[in-house]
Amino acid sequence: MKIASVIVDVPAKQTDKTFDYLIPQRLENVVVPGVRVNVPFGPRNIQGFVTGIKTESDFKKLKEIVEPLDLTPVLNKELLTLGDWLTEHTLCYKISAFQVMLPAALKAKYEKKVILPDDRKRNELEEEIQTLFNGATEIGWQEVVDNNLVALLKKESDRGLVEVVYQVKDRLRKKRLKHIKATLNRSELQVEIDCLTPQAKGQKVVLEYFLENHDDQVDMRTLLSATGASQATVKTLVKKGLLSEKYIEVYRDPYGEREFAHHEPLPLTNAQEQVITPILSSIEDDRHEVFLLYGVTGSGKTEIYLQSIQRVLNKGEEAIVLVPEISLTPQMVKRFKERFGDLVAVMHSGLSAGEKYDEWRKIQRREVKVVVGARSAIFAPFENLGIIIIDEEHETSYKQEENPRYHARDVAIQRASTHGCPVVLGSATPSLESFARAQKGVYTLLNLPKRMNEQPLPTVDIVDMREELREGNRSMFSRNLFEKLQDRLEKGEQTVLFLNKRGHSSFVMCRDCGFVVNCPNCEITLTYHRFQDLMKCHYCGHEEKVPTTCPECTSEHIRYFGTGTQKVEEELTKLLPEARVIRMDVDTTGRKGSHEKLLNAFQEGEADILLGTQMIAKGLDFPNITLVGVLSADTMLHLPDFRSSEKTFQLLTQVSGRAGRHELPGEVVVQTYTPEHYSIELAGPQDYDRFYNQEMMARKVHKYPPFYYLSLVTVSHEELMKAVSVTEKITRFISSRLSSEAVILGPVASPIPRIKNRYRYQCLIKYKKEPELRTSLKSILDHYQQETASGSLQISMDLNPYILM
DNA sequence: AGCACGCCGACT
DNA sequence: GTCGGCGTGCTC
Repeated sequence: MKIASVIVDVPAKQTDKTFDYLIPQRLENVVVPGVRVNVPFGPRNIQGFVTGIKTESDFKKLKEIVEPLDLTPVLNKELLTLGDWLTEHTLCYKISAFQVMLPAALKAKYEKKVILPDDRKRNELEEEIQTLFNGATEIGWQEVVDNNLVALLKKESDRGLVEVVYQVKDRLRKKRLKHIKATLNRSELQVEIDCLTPQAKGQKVVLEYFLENHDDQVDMRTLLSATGASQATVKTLVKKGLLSEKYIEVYRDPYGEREFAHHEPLPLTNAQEQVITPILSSIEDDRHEVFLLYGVTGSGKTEIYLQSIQRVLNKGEEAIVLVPEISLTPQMVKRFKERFGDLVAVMHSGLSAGEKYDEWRKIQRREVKVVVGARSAIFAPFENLGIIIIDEEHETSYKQEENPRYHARDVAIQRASTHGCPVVLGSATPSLESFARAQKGVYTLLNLPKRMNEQPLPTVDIVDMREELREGNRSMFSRNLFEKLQDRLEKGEQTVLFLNKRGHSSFVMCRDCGFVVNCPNCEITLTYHRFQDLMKCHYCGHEEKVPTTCPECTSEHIRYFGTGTQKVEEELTKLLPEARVIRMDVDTTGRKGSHEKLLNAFQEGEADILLGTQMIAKGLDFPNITLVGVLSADTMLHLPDFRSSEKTFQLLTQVSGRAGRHELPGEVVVQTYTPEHYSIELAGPQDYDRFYNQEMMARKVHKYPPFYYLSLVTVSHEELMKAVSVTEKITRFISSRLSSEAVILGPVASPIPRIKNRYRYQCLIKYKKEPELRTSLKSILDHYQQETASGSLQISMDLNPYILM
């Protein structure tokens, strides 16, 4: 008797263990570790993952597996083990770990229905229930609830007239296209064509098409567009038996309509040769090693990636390339597709659930060898990984900010060590953590200090905006920047203007008393949206109208303030009416593909100025950009986050890298109210080493990473007192279990003290070595299990948090 | 997470 | 005496 151990789809403490099920004889060869199954669980049926097969169980009354949901496992052995690792390292449930490794399309959808097991007994039903069914044999459970008939239905169910059933469904199906084929041979076809009545023109064209392309089967869409016939015409021919139709599984290919010219490897420079040699030897020896590829923008890191991957492919192995979501641009994808063609799968959030699922299936079916994708691509189900590359290693988007709170870099290193293959972390501004590890020799440091074309770095002017104000310039453009803007316009060169992300940009303030409108639920400043003339909360979506008078002092001088991209755009058109501006922010790039369209337009020279947020800081590589302006470098610097200096430095460096990448020299203007800050000062000459030393000193003094590890516990509750008292208890408990070396900060209100009407308190633990910490944190979760399950209390734990707000 | 079971207050 | 409130505990 075969028994399956199953992790069921119930994310809760009590169910975070395997449940045993009998495997029916007929399913013995299908139900293997890694397949999803439909199992009875209590009164309902739910999805589960088979994690192991055994022959005995401690449990007496085992139920049988209802049906498998896969014919081949969706998780291989390595990923099953990786799931355990994830659970352990992020304190998440097993089921969440498995689900995060798979495309969302594979997540189960549950349907609760009521059916009539015996249609003939329909008349015996109570009148109201009969009306509800209204002739149908099944109805959704929700309808019963909506009509307040649950109690009545229960009676009918006890009488055996109706039955409540639970269905487990995949969220999505494979896409299938109708394909048409001729059933007759050529001469027979010809006969049929001749027999057609003269008015059957459409049929004639279709048949002639098959006469020409006889052996092919063709999908409906192509056939219709090739012949100009209608669907009805084809259907008639199928009915006549002259054609046959069948469904063939196809991939939704987001890049399917594009042609990619093949590109050969480029010759490497000496510097590149030196850097790639140790990577290649690690590949050859199947040796796990982590490389930190530290190379300035434009130093040719991508070519290193491409040629390393080529070596991996030559060995018959596979590669994962992680790229931050925002730089996963078509340009980036193109470089990989041009080199490796159809062997590349692309995964990013712009794809629909179906497209993601299809890309994933290409990997699962061994049809591709390289995956280029954002964070979650790290779980690509390859079996012979030969290399993992993480580009822009310092990017915070590699950290998932919801459960399971994993960092793709950690997962990469974990996977690479089981596969015995190298990890390459690439960046022009490495995270302090990684650079420190390289300094210590944990990672191997590879250096590409020069730009490929020996282009000098752009000159950077740092403009003190306080000075501008003192001189009477109240505009958002300094005189320096404005002059340069005009100059570029005259020369027909392009400018990129960079503004920090929205939310910090535009808010409503009373000019008389300084009152700022906050969200009633979240206590953060409401963002003003000019387009709808509304104020919105960034966190909970709360909206309200702009007050006409100040609620504090009744002054009428209350209006929006600060600089959003829209406002900059307005001022630009006022000051430089002849300038053509493209604005890129969340509002203008919301729709799929609009991001690309705007960039293309800019590349084609359809605009002089590209104005945008974060998203334009990366990957832009257009020859005609000779000026980059950063409108306010401070916004990021003053965020309540110990990494804000690092982020500011990285951002400024990154943005400066956009200028003058080709023949024309570049200039950068950075506007700031704190020009003396080292992260701004050193970003100008792109002096990473000095920045690193300065910032390391600060981190050491304040006991932050990389000198200390962090863990963050956040408690939220609708009642302030409850949130505080629980956080206090937790803090006391943790400190009793820590060594004297550790530091615990808190309880304090979270930087955002209230979200969606819940008060948030937190404590932050700084430590060097606390082997017992994870166990302690787990026991806290256990202790509050009941209260968290009911939803009144929320406790989130982040081992190694990236956002401390 | 659901869902059943079970033990206390306000109704026919 | 019963309906129904939601606290408690189980699901292979």
